[in-house]
Amino acid sequence: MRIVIRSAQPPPEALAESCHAAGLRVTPQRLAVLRVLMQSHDHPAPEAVFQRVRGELPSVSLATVYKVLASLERAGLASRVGVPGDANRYDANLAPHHHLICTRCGDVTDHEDPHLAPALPRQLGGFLPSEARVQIFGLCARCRPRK
Amino acid sequence: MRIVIRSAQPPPEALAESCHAAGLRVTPQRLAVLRVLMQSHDHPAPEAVFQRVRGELPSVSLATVYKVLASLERAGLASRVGVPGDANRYDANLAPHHHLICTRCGDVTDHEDPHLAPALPRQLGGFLPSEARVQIFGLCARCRPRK
DNA sequence: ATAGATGCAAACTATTTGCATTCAA
DNA sequence: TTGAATGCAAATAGTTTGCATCTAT
Repeated sequence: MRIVIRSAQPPPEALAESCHAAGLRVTPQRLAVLRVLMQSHDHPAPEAVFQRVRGELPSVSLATVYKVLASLERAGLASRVGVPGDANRYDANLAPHHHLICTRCGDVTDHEDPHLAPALPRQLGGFLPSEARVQIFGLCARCRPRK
Repeated sequence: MRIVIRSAQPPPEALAESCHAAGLRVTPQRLAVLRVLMQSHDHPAPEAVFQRVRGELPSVSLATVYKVLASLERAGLASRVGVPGDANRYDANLAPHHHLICTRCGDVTDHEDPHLAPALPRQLGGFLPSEARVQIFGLCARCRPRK
């Protein structure tokens, strides 16, 4: 069992390079959103990303954050987590991983475990699988009954 | 590989019994929503449930559908599927199963495969797991490139 | 009889869109 | 220079809530 650790300070050139390679223009807003996403380990919703980006770029608008998140997702630089009953949350952890979802407080934590990843057949009935993600529901350390 | 087949016409008394056992009052609206859910294999969003229930109970309101869905979920008679970028969808398939999610049309299909279910350890770090669901992303039969 | 359920409208929250302006390439 | 990106405001979806009425128990 391993928890994914993301670098605390991704080098700015690397972020710019990622955008560039994906055919996206390198704008301060895009870089800021990407940086916030990579530094956040809590799968923030668009509103939370907005608040954090605001810290370093006070003029940014919420609409732009939405548009940037969509562009990053399209480019494969971020992914969306569908948490039942919650707003969309974003994730810049591109390594295949799973999610521990606390059913009490809604907290989502990354979890990387090669043994959990199910081996996908080339085809499932008529369905052409490309990726599998496991959602593990339960109680996080803070919410579980104390021993 | 097996696809879950739900009974086409669940006996009305069984539905009433389920509600009763869960401590929920047996109302026409609740029964209708439950019946629609059990007959639907496409994980309908609240709006879609509303449209279908309307067919047999023209006076229902959307708000009631929302409330009924919430009560069924609380009672464990239905579950929510978190599809990234989509509204909440509901599912009355209580057997442990996984979801095939088409990344093109958004279609969600149940998929039951004992081999996919990951064995959960009693504890994952500080996290107390209770259930795992696998989301398999890919292209459904209608959307995949024709051979 | 009475707490829980319903229906309506209004309130909220989340997300998208149109459009004029700005800016990276 | 020019199309992509931004910011604003307005529009649209999705969901929840308050409250009076109704109804299953």
